[in-house]
Amino acid sequence: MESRCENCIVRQFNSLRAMSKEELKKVSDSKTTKIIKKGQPLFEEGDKLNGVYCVRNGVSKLSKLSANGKDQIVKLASKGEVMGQRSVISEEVTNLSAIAVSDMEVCFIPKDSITHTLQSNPNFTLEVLRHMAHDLKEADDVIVNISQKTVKQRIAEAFLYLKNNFGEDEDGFLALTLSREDISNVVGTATESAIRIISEFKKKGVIHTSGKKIGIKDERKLKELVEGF
Amino acid sequence: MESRCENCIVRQFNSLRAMSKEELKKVSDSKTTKIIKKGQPLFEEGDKLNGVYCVRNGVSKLSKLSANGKDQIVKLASKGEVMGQRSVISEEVTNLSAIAVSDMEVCFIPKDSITHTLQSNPNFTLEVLRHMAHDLKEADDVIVNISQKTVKQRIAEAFLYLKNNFGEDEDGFLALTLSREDISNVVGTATESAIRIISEFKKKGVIHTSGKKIGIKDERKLKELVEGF
DNA sequence: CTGAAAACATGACATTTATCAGTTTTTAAT
DNA sequence: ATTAAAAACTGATAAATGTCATGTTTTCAG
Repeated sequence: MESRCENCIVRQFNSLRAMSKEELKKVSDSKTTKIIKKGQPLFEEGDKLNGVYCVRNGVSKLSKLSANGKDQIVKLASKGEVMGQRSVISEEVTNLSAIAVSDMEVCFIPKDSITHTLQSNPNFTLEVLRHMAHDLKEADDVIVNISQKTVKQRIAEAFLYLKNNFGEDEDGFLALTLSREDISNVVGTATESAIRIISEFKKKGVIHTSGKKIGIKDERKLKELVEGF
Repeated sequence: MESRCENCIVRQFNSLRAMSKEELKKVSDSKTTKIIKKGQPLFEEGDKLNGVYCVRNGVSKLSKLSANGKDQIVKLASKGEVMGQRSVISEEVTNLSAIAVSDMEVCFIPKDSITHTLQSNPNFTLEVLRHMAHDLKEADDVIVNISQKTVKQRIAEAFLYLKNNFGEDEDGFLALTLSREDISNVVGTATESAIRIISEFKKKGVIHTSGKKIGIKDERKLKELVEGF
């Protein structure tokens, strides 16, 4: 198993690429690799994080519990993404839970290896800043979508998002399979409503399903649905 | 009129406090002060920003236009807050419009004075990063609120937010007066729905109004309304 | 393989929210 | 002060979404 950050491809995708050789060596020496089974938590809302998690494989949902007991999924993090940075940077407990939605392999990087570099290597800090700026922009988009689009539009959009970001398997199903409940938590609706709309899409022939797997049959139509037709 | 950043109180509240004397001097020499009348834009979605705006006085709404022609207000920026940083950091056009909701006095700081410091002073970069981490956390909260709370709850919450962040005038009205349309764009609902709920609150005696001004009469009740009673 | 639990699905109905079509009030310019 | 335009407001109605109840299918441990 690949075990040095210096050689890890994942690093290409995240802020760690802005670290110097020596800084990276220190990170690599202090990191630990963990296997997380589907359904298991990496951390939970309110936890004090002593480091960040770098995803090597698999996907995690980042969610926040609302007052009425429903989870809202705020982001799906996959290969190359770093989780928990916000908590480490602001030195607060985390406001999100991270739960694996597929089997995962992640590296845990203790916060000391990070904070020192944050204070001394402006390139690294700037790189982290750029990532966070991107996340913030996406969060703004989510706010607009949730408040201005119908559930039907948001579900159609979610399917396109899943295809674009996680691809399809050999049989034409979305490679990342989410439960109906997770789907409803992504778009911010009741599970029954999500199921109903999925059935409707199936009847219309824009998607096909097999168990909980979903495949896109008519992408053009799906795009129209996002626009509200 | 106070015109040196070095002496500007506003700086206390934002990332500029992490700049060195010399860096700040450069910023101060290159900045320009602008007066923006209520209703006027500072910048619009899609603009390429050549700098950031530091708010000395007044309030601006940061909003994004949705496909169906409605604005969604994502944030209200007031004294001490810096607008446009995300666009400057990621070197993209801005995804938000900034329009004054009260008369404003802002300083425009050309991007060159900022980017150099971002690349060389990690304390400054880290400070900006901390602010952005905070904004991102707030954005997550907004997502959860919009998707899980009713319009009534969100409007009650908005009033409490306005009181806590902008205070009240001598007559007990919220110091920041927003139009009904702006209120509806903050909570993400139709203007008529917002008006209806405001009338309902008035009938119940939790608020009182005078023209477009709104005053909180029963804060405890309002807090209950946020919780869904 | 089997049975219990979890997830999925659907119908009936209630509730929330948006939309449309107007009226009244406020604002601001002359 | 007058008046046109903008904003606030209200009612009626339609559409979207949530909730509850219940049946069916899938999953998975033993």
